[in-house]
Amino acid sequence: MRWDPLDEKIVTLLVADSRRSFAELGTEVGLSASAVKRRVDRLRADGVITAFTVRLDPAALGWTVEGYVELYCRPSTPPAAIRRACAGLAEVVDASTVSGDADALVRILAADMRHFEQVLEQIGAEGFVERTKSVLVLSPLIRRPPPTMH
Amino acid sequence: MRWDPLDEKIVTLLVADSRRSFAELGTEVGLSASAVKRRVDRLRADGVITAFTVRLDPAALGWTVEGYVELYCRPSTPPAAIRRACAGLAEVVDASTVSGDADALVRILAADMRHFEQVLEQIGAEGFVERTKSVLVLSPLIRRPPPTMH
DNA sequence: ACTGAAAGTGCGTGACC
DNA sequence: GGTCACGCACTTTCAGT
Repeated sequence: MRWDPLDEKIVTLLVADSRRSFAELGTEVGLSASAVKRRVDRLRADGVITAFTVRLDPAALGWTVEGYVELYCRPSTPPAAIRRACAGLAEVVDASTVSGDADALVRILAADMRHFEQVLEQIGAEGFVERTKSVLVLSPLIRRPPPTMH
Repeated sequence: MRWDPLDEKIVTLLVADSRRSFAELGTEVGLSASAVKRRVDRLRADGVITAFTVRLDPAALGWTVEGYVELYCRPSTPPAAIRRACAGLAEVVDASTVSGDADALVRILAADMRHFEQVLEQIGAEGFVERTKSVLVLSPLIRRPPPTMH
């Protein structure tokens, strides 16, 4: 997979604003519009850029409460079971199996505290969940995409 | 702020692919191209859509190790200090102050385990950090944008 | 192999109904 | 919200280095 400073610049610019025209990107990195398009097509084909999308503001959508839930599961619970359970809850925006005491760490968005509690109860009601431990996000400090430089 | 089922459909479609044309979005939701554009402009002005961007694959960029670090800070450490420290580390992709025993929870991407350890040392070297506790992500199960329905 | 240039199609954009 | 018209962007093809 190729990756040179021009790719890095282009990706950085696209992360900031994916609607800039190829011509505009070209003048910023010193290439023609078609050369930029070819690189973007290659970056998509290589899987570096997985999608063109929009970033949403959870608060503007009414999600005011955010929290992390540690899942302690019954012995030999398969990750697929955890994934299935989380996929069924729209409030789960992030879930991973983790090392350490807990088996999985789940990030949740809820409309309010009562809603958060309800989601917590739904997770706890899953057969494979022995107990949960949750922390609430007080204030988000940083939220950014993966860095592009090595 | 207005929010009807058509807005929800449009936002959902844009999250999946923000390069669909307004005309194409229009045929899917039953509106004309300009009507869709007006709604998208309004959603941006209202702060629901915060940016048009690209989603990157950390693994394709060489970030193979992911982990969470709990920060235990000295008494009365201001959140701004935590933010400044995290902002200086490119490997920090997410940071929030949290309730519970720890003061902050930080998500980190690293090239490999040795790199992860180095980042951990840099965080620990901050004056306000008393100790850290970290967990490694074994396998990501779910990663999705905030839900659009209420 | 990768770049730049040109051409035709389709799209974004704004004014008007 | 729909329709229309203008200008620009995207996309492909072709040729140069």
